[in-house]
Amino acid sequence: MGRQPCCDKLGVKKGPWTAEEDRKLVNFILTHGQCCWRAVPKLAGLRRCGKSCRLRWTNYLRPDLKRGLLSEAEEKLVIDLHAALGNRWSKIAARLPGRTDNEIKNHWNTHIKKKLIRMGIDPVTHEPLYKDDQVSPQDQTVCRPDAEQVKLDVGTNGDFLLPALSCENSSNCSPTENSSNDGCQSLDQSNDPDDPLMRYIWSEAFLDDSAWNFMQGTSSTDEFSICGLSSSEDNASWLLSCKSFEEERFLVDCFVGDMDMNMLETGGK
DNA sequence: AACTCGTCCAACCGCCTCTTT
DNA sequence: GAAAGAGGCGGTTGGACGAGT
Repeated sequence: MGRQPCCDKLGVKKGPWTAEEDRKLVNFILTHGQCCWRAVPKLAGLRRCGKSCRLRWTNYLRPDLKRGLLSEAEEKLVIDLHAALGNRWSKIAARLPGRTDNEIKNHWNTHIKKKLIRMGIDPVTHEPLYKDDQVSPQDQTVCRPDAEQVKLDVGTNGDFLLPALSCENSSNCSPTENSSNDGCQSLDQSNDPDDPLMRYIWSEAFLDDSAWNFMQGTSSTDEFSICGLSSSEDNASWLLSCKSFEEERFLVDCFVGDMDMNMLETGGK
């Protein structure tokens, strides 16, 4: 059975995105905000499916994304959250600022899963694989997933409310401390300046004037367009106007910096 | 140098959920 | 309440790349 395709498949381009396509998408979203994804390809002049545009933006082009491997603190949080939530990657990603569900899912499948198996832990149930549970002391220091470690509160919308990963927590992870693991890089990896594509995409030459004004914070009208807000709204109201935790996190990352996300949960709504 | 194999991750597919009419 | 459509989600794939032989 299945649903109708989200777009006309005829003439729709697939495969890797080019720098030119990225430029069009970034310019469009920064100047018009995230509106109807179905309409984005047409309005932005892209021969792509709307879903493809959304995926490209959320997983790669968003300005608040971190790059590189997950830190040990992030990895531990992913394991704890997975023990509590299972394969609900978007819920897990919502608790890791700058990380996408796709990225976490990939990291789980390529790194964490194997690490847990090496530790003698079933990555699905988070129970010991073997009754004897022979785990080396070295491995035990990494993380012992335990669903009871994570206290769950249920929000008004039925979602779990879990503690957000704080910056201080993450900064405890130094390269030397993690030399025995799969690698732990500096946390401050947003839009890695060494990535030629990202450098190009976010360069002044790449973005058109209005988009660049947005990034420079000099535009009085465009700053809040990503959430469809007017610039006259004060900080409190634009936070409250956000439709989702994702939007809140995005705005905070962009404009506020290290604001404690827990405040948003307890006081924002 | 050439080939094979394994790993990584961006992107796609199809189903689910939510919203609108 | 039902139907339709759009966005969101999780599973999977396939190409790029590096390591090993």
